[in-house]
Amino acid sequence: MNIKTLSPSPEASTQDASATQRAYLAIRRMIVVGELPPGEKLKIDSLRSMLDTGASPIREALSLLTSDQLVERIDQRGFRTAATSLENFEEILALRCSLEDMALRQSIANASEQWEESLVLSHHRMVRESRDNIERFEERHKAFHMALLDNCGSSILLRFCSQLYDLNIRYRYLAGKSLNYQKKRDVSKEHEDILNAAIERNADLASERLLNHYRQTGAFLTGLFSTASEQR
Amino acid sequence: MNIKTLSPSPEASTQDASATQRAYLAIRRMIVVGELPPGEKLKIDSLRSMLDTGASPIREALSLLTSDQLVERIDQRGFRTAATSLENFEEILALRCSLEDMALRQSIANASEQWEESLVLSHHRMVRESRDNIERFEERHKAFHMALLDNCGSSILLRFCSQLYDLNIRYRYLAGKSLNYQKKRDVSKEHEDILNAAIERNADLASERLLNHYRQTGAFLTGLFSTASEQR
DNA sequence: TTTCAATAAAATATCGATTTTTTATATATA
DNA sequence: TATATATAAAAAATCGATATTTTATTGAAA
Repeated sequence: MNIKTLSPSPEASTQDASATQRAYLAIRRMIVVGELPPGEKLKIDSLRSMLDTGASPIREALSLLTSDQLVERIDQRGFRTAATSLENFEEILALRCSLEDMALRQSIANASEQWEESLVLSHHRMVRESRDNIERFEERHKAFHMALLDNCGSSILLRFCSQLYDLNIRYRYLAGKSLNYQKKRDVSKEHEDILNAAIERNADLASERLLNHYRQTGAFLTGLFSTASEQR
Repeated sequence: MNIKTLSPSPEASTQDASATQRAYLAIRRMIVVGELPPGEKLKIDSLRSMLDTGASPIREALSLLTSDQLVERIDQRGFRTAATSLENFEEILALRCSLEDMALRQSIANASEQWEESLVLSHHRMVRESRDNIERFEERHKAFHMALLDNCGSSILLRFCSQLYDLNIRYRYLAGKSLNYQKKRDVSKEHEDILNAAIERNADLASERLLNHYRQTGAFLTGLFSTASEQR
């Protein structure tokens, strides 16, 4: 089988795409990573000069981000990055668990050899990337998790899951350095276990492992978040 | 209790909103209602003159509609209305059933007197509107269905449900006149039964009735759609 | 004929300037 | 001192023109 057809390489972005597309990806990255903090006013002009482009691409990009729920738009009053809160985080986590459970089970129900192989491949790519470049790793990490769901047969559901993933990962970045904790937990092992359960087509086990994986990180972040809020 | 605080009146739109907002609502309406058929190229210039506004508001509106999945954007190649297909319809229906089931159960779990009252009110408004102006009725119809879910406590889930509702209703409009069938089925009765089960806080019954309500219309539309496709 | 390349037309995407709206500041009034 | 009102500054929203890209057309070569 041709690897190329199995899954497109993660590159191929930002090259000669439209200014709107570039702006979209750049701003999105900045929000997810936390370079643009939650609740921050997004001034067209600042972004315009920052990304060295016109107002139209910026505005279009922000409009797109609005539906990703990473940006809030107030008519006539501009844009700002979405606020964060403990409640919001918990809402995202809970919904994510429900939807990913659903998608994973459907994926496994539709399991095929090709899907299996794409899982192994995306897992491998994630493992190989590890450690040095965190953003790059997160990209592969997402790719692996999405690959688990990719076979569910509903592109809309996938889209929702992808959105929720990004909303969630934003909180991980916000927690930032504290995440050294992650090393105590053996996350790699958890990934392997999920992968194996999926390949064995054991939906209950795979789902259980996946949700535990999320909930553990979730509980930790929740703790962080509430202590952080109390400090103010 | 003050009615005003219970639920905002459905009006208050399109007045002195921004050109973008007006364009968004107008184009969205045209797509949902079918005035802009599925798969149709959306030329900026046509829309510009049609809505008597500049290119920027149009483009922003289309960007927003992209994430509603009512419009597809092909980078550098413009926008078109989302295509329709039997598979797409069934995907929407299935996902809608899953998510609304989830939301309705949570709504009922969180049931409160105020929620109960908002249900009764939105139901009443729908019943009063009936028959003459179809678009107006559909607005109320959506309001009622969303009111059922509104108490679920997750604004993101609500948003997803709302999106799916619009995607679905589009198919109802496409089916068009054939919907006289709806009169044979006693839809009003179905609505009442759902309302009553919700008010009695019987989650299983309410959910069962709600999903049946959707699936019956769904099965009918599926039939229509497949015969229509065969004719080509 | 079919295929290809060059050109012309159309449409998208982008820019820079202008208008409108909001927000901040200063001034007057109760 | 607090409240309201007028003014100035800043920012958002919009427009019209230009640049870029895609799509359609034409004519030549295989």
